[in-house]
Parts: sequence; structure tokens; C-alpha cells
Amino acid sequence: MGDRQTKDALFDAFGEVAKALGNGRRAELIDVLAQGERHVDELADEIGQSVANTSFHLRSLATAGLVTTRRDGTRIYYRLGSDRVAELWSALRDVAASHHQQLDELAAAYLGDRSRLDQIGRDELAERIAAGDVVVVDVRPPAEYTAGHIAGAISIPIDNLADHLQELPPDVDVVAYCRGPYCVYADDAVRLLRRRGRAARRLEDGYPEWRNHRLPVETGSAS
Amino acid sequence: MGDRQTKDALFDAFGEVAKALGNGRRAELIDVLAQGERHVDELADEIGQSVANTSFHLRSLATAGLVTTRRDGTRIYYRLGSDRVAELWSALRDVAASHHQQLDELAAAYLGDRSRLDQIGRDELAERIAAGDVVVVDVRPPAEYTAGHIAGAISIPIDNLADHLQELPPDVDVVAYCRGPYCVYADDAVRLLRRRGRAARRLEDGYPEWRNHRLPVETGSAS
DNA sequence: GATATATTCAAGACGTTACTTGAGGAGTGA
DNA sequence: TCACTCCTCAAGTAACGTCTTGAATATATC
Repeated sequence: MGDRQTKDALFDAFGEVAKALGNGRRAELIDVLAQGERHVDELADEIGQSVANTSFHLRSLATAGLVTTRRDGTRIYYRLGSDRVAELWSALRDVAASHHQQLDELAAAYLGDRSRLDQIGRDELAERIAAGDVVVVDVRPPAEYTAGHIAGAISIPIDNLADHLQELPPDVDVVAYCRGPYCVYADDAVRLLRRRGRAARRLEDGYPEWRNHRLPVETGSAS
Repeated sequence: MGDRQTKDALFDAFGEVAKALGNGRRAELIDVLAQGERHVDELADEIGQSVANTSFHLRSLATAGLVTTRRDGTRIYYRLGSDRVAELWSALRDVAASHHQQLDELAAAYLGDRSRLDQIGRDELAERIAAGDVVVVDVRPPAEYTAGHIAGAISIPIDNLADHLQELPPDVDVVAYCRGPYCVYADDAVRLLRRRGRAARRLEDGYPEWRNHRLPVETGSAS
């Protein structure tokens, strides 16, 4: 028991899983898939890569066990291997945020100035949803809302928000949410809403974290 | 805000951190460093690589922010960037164990048959330590015991165990522990103790998990 | 059974990674 | 200051990873 060669092989296997996450495009795929299952075409569009290359990256993720597939007619849907993969992704982001030197700058460059963007925590939002004095807006793409969303949230994708402001009940605080702490959709939504004179905040993280904390969710699109 | 190029750069940065873990030798380094700080010479020996190559891998880990250094005289000590790195490593192992196809075989090849090896959980052990009816043996190398160990544990490195059985008080259950679920030292210790007629079990995981669950620890070697 | 659509595979160009060997820099103690 | 230890750096080589292009496969529909 315990010789060098088999130990190396075992740790190489752990390394394989980390290596699967060790590419920006695959990391983006995991981030998108943490929202729910999607097919290759959509995923290619989300990460801005060719379908062939996206398929290639999905294959590495599948080999490492991080994603699984399901066929529905002519399409193949990919989803995370389990909720634990989402937790791993979240842990990786946390460590990167607290230790990686330039990550703050990169995040600031991508997300912009968040200093004037009020945030609300998960637990506080859960209380206010229960109290019924807040409207929750899911600004992610419709496919992600359908795959799963915060219970009671309405879907207004960020691209449509400006034209659908009248769907929001007047004189109620708005909370926008999207994919997670490194997603700009909710930021953009809050900025837009505030320019239009609405009281708006963003959920501090996103749907996957809400779900992983066992807070109430729903699936399917509104009729 | 939110253009393709900066988004790619941000996710590439997350990928960099994962890539740092994406090598078997670096994974082994993290596993060893989760026990406490060590210098390059020791680390090279632990992972069975040249000092130059070990230094090279430590550099990648440091660049990714996963480890930090401290100079003491002529030696340079490496340690994890924070406890969160140990948590990330633990999450990675969990996901690998539950999703990676061949990991079970590799673990079995390295660890051997564990079916006849009784384990004890963290919380149960904490209770029995408090009750005082168990002797806890740390079978890791002395440097790791010194860097931190379960409060009340005695240090008998696995290589010395056969010759130091008389140090164990008679007629008391023994619990051996080491680095974690993928470490063989405690397994070997339990097998040896049982051959010698002692009631022995292994702690289900290891020191880093004990510590990260805020259970009592001590540092320094016994006088 | 033929066609259309969605996805994967194969080959190749190019950069990156892992490890070895040998030289070099930083600190210690006589 | 000098020799010594410990660690890092540089150069070199073989292997691997990424992405593009074009072809092949699998399923559904007509």
C-alpha cells in the first residue's frame, strides 16, 4: 500500500478534475451551467466560441465528471454533474477573489464601479419576499429562468428591461438578480432602474447560491 | 460594462487558479501544506521530485495566490494562502471522488482494502477525547505534528510505530489519524495495531478537516 | 429511405507545460 | 571574507493544450 507510483496516479486524477476547470472558457461554461441545463448551440453563443470548440471543451468537462448530458430529440443538453460542482466553482471563485493578485482589477474592469450599487443579502431578501413588499426580477436569459429561478421572481431579460418597465408594480422596491457575483446583468438592471427613478438593489450573489442554500425556487416559465 | 474581452480575461483569471491545482504534483503539495508549513527540501522529498522542480511548482502555486512564503534564516517556508485554500482542496477532492470515473479504482489501488478498517467520525472522537477514554495517535511526520495537531494527540510517526507500542497506555481504544481521507499512514497504523491485538480505528478524515471544523488543536512538539 | 439539423471527430498550427541539468543569488557562521 | 547551505532561475526538450477548418456521425422529420 502506498507506493509512489499509485500515489502519483491518484493525485494526477485529482489534478485532472482541477485541470478541467483550468481554462477560462470551461470556467465560463461551468458558470453558465450552474444556472441550469443548456444545449451546445446556446453554450457556444454564451462563451463566444465556435460550436466545435465548445463541444471540445464540454467533452473535457464531461470526462472529468463535472458535467453530464441528456438527449432530447435532436439536441443534447448539458448540466452540472451535481450541486457539489456548483459549490466547487463557488469555492474556486472565493479563493481566487481573496488571493489572486490582479483579480480585483479584472473584476472592476468587467463589472464597472459597484460602489454606488446597493446590494441585498440572501436572507434579507427571503424575509422581504415572505413579507411581500418587494418585487424580484430575474434578468437572465429566458432559458435560465425556465431551468430554475427564485420562487416568486418575474422574468425580464436584461435586453428587454427598458421596454418592460411597466410590468413592474409601482411604488415597490425592486431587487434584480442574475448568475452570481461576477455577472453584470443585475448591475445593469439596477443602474437602469435607478435612472428611471425606481428604488432598486441587486442580490449580492445569484441564483446558484440561492439554490445551494436551499431557499425556495421554482422551475418553468410563467404562462 | 461587460464586453467579451474583459469577461474572458476575468474568467481566465479564475482558470489560472484552477490550473494551479491542475497537476498531480501541485495537488500533492497542497495536500501536504494543508498539514502546515514546510520548507522546499522537505516538500521535494514528500512529492518525490527534484528540488528544482518542486521549487518550480511552488512558484506556480504562489503566483496563483494559493501559497505564501516566509523566510527563516537560510530556509524558506511555504504555507497555504489561507484556510479557504484547504476548503477548496477538500471540495475538489469531494467532487473528484463522486464524479470521476476511475478515481475509486485509483484510490483502492493506493489505499488498499479499507472494508475491514473501522473508522470514527470527528464529532464522536471529540466526545471521546472529552470523556478521556481514548488515546489519539498522530502518525504523520514529526514536522506536521509540530505545525499543528489534534489537542491531546501524541506523536508516533508511522515509521516508528512498531517500536513505540509501549508508549500507548494499555487497555484503551486507540484512534490513529493522519493527513486526510487519501492518506495511508493511519490505515497502516490501524492494521499494525490490530495485528498486535489493540482495539484501533482511524479518524475518517484527517487533521486539516478537524482544524477547519474548529475542533481543538495544539501546536508545537511535546517536551 | 432521403434530407436536414445538431453535434462530434480528425488533422494541423501554434503556444504552453513539465521536468532535467547546471549555474547563480541570498543568507549563515567561522 | 570565505565557504557552505538552501533555494531559485535559465536553457533545453518532449509532451500536451487550444483553437480552426472541414468532414463524419447520429437523430428527427418528411
